[in-house]
Amino acid sequence: MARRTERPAGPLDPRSQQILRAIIEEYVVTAEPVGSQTLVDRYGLAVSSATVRNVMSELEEAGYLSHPHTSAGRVPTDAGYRLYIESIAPRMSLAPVERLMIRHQFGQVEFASEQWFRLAAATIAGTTHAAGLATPAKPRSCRLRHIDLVATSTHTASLVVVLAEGGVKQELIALEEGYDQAELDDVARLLNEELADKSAREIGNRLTALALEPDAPSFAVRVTQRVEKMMREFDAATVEDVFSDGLLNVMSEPEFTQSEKLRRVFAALQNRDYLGSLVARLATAGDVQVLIGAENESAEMHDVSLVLATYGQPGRALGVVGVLGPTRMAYPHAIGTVRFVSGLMNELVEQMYR
Amino acid sequence: MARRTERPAGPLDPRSQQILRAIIEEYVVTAEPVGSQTLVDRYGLAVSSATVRNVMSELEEAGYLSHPHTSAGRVPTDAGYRLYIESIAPRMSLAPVERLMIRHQFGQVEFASEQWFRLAAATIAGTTHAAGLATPAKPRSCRLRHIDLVATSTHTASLVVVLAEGGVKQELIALEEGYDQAELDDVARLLNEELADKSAREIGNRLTALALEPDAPSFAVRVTQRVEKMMREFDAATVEDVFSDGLLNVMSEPEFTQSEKLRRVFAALQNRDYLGSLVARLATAGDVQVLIGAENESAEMHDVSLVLATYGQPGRALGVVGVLGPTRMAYPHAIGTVRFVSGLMNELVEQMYR
DNA sequence: GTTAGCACTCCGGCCATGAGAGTGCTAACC
DNA sequence: GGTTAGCACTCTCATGGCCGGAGTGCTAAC
Repeated sequence: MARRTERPAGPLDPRSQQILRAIIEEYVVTAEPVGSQTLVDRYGLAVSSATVRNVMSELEEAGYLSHPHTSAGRVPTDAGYRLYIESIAPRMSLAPVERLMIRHQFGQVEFASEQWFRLAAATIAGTTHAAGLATPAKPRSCRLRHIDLVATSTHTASLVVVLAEGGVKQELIALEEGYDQAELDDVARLLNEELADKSAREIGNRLTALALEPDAPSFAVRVTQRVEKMMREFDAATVEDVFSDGLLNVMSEPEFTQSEKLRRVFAALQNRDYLGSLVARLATAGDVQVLIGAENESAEMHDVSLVLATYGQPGRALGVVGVLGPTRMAYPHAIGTVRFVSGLMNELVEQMYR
Repeated sequence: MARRTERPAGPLDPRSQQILRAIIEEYVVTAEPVGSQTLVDRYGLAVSSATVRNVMSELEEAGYLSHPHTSAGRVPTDAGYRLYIESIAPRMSLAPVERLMIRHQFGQVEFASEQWFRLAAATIAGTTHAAGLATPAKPRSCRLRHIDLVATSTHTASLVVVLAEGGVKQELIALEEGYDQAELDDVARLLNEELADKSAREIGNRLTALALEPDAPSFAVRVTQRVEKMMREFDAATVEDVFSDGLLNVMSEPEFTQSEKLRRVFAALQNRDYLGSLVARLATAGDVQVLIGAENESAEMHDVSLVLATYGQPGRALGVVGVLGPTRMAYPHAIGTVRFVSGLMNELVEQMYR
């Protein structure tokens, strides 16, 4: 994804790259503007601080660095991070110890789908010290396998919808006429025969057909409507649920210790549609995607970065795992982690849908 | 629940009560220590500031107020809030407008159980400007209604467990020997005949019996084990899930703008056991319960207060709704809100289980 | 018992100060 | 021409003194 940088700016010479890299890596650790002297001292550069200063001011000119104020050190811009990730950063794969630890954690957990996503989010949060995100792999469209109606009182029943893809949904439904469980069973049996293995659209068609038969039993029609609605909504959502962990890690980063900004970020995350639209965009991209600060479309996200990857197969079921952190983030490590975890999730999904 | 205050301290004379009340109500609004002059000015006391000072120092002596430093105003202690709630505060019932608004919101939402709890938490958060909590009403024990096995790949199936109480659980289960869907249907049918309407304990008994029959089909046994485990865990938990909303409201209170304390509070809330143990204790109490600061047993909660109420019937299904906020909280309003919402939830549960 | 008066205390804002960090420029150097 | 030493300049941040204000606690008078 070719992002626009401040200016076209031809490729950087190796020394400038080295310095930019050093600045970013220093800044990621200290969260303080980086000065020329520090750089020379700690990164074994073969030039003097004065030269570094010259290079820095070129880099600033080119839009990769900025200056909180005169006589402060340099800070990377979004464009600086972008360049770093794209052509300077070491291509990091996760350290074997970390791989092992993560695999181990995944081995511990029950073979139960929801837990995976909680775990994925928690693992990512733990290894990156930022927030971890994970969404379940959602099949692109669903078919009905089976419904069940369970009376919970004289006036309500629980409507359970089991999908052929293995998912399950539950809602309550009102009973006007005091159906008893036996009658509910009859209705369920009838509908299961009619609707099994049908898609939301097919059930919708059936409903329009039914509308022409005025003497169809009204309760069965109502149940069918509800089922159709539940399935339609399931199909429409690109993201079924968002698990997140370690939002507090981000909260305690120095740039966020007391800011309203983060509130908005949290609020945006609650909204499934936001991640949903991202998933849609990511679906086509192959590898890990990084969205830095203002590269994010929604304004709430301008102060944070996202490192995301999808897992699953585009045609079938698709989910996302990722990291949310300050723009000042250890990108190589985050990218390595996300790549590894998404690979792991891929394996799991493959097992599940093969 | 008779909480211990700093000292036995006989009942306060009306004037002292009036002053304590004024201090608390002023402090709740301003979050600043309250001085004697302010009190006289704003609360129309018929005495001079000097007299107020005398009373204040008595109240401090009695443990109801404290002093950040000499020459600062007074701040209520936990004991002060406790006394206020117990015998001074106006018995607040929610304003009709607010009742209406809340009822309206509940009217909007689909007849779907999970949404209720999200809504309850959100509503409480919205009206109190603190964090809202809600847990689903969990039946004390469950019986199996029905299981369903859906193949999702050649090696995995989704095991769906529908409970007679209307709930539903889903997990994945591994298939070693390449069962196909027809075979899964057979297993499900068999088990449904055997296990329908049984409790976790009864299924457990059946399992120990099965252990003596070495030639029972192993997959069916494995499914039974999983079902038993799922049901047992369901029974063991007092709280199934915790919905919370508006934690960020609390975060932006002046006493928490940048504190580690809140992180710990959040972490404690994630832990279902914590609220679970509270529910168990609350189950016996009738009305709204208030836990102020250090009255909370766990140390993380020493800086916040909880206003909680259960809903549902102790014998059947029980849930909690509540407010979490700073100890400096508008208790009467919070109590009114929680009382009203828990009443509302009671109605809903009654509809559901009558 | 209440109140006016007053000394005292402590906080918080304000300002000046100085150290420190870091830049940007210039002139010398290789 | 690129690199470097040197130096003036700028800006931040921590420090300390100062002062005003808020509020108390005490005493003496009402």
